Amino acid sequence: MHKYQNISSQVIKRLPRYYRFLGELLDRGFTRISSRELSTKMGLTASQIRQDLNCFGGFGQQGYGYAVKSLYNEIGHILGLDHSYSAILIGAGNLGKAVAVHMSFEKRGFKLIGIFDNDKQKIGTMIRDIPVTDLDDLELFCKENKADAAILCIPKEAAPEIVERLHDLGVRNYWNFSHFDISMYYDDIVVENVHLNDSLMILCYRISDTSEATGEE
Amino acid sequence: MHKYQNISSQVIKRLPRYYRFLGELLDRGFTRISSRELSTKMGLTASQIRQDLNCFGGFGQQGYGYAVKSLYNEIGHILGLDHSYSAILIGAGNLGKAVAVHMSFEKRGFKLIGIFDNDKQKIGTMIRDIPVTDLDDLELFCKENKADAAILCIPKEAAPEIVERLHDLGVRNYWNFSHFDISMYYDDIVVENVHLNDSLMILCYRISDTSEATGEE
DNA sequence: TAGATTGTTAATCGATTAACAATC
DNA sequence: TAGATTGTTAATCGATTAACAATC
Repeated sequence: MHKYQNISSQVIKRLPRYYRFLGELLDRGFTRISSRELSTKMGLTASQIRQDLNCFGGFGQQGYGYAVKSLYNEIGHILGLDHSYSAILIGAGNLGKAVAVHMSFEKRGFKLIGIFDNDKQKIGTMIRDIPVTDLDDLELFCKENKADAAILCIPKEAAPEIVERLHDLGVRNYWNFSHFDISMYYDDIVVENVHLNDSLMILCYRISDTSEATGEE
Repeated sequence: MHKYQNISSQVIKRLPRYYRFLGELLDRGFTRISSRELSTKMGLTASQIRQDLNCFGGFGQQGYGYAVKSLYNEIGHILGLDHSYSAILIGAGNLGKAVAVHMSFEKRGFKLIGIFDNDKQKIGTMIRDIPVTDLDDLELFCKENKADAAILCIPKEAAPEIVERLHDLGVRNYWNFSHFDISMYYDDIVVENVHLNDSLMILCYRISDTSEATGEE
């Protein structure tokens, strides 16, 4: 649908946050907002907001600012949330289950169509309204149902083999919760990583770094 | 303990990944590695690796490279993983439970000491070896047990009040899975966000952006 | 010693901020 | 029209890359 050229990944990472803030403004009944007001609410510069938005088009109006509702919709459209990419979840452990139950896939451009695990005990149980299927039947399933994306909630050790199978099946987009560095092995894929361990370690660093100020040297 | 000045957040974000790769090399029996070799393995430039490490000290040796084990330990130390910060989890829903069960807190500088929820059904149940406690008893608990950090797995709407209570109790460090922007309201705290919705939307953008190449304009 | 590779300074590149003319 | 605020160009700032002298 769209196709914006050379948008830096820093801009892209800010888009969901704009979307979130605008959604909140919308809920609170705002109809217009200037880049200046938004910048103070979000802790950014007005300049950055205008630069960011102008990567995708001129959504504002001089002397007025931005119409909250239409800007919200525009950003949703830029993000591609009006898609309905089919996604399969691999790994129905604690994390996989939480992701399946917790996320509103439909609001984010996805539809969860299958859940796989190799634990015989789990196979056949339901998560939301989706049965957990034997991982052995992955190929079978993917021949009947095209999977646009795979969500990987699997241990690092299991990842290489599973990703190879998925790649062979034509899956090119991954939401990766495992600590396997997929993108190092394939160059024709899109990967968005969620590295919880990394995130926790960064918190640890920041705590260690600030607690000094208040004490022991 | 440490206290490195003016380390850019981009460098900090790369540290856990260095740590991960070095750990893997260690497992595979490597004893030394040059910035050059590491750079090809990680998809970075050798220059960047050397620059990054030299923010914290000179861990290498000219003509030799880096000793894998000692560099691994150094980075662990820089990250502060040898700490044992006490953490409490707020919210024992799907996500909170998964985080509690899934993470190896001890390896990341933390120790989970309490889990709280306001759902009467959950109170008293055990997650790992920790009982779910009534959120009403948060103040009581925190007076007897110092909480260095809080993990927020709560709905956005519940967040403002809970964070206020935590802040009153002296909790200054947050691992935030909620979509409430804590850092906008307090300036004496450390927040590490995990925004799963944002991450999923970024994946959606990237898919939308690449799938054009292969089709519909 | 010769070869390799670091630590570090200098050059380049990209992203953020500032400024202002265009225009609603 | 006057005031406000955008879109966009120019200036600044910071991060990455290149280069090379120091040194193991």
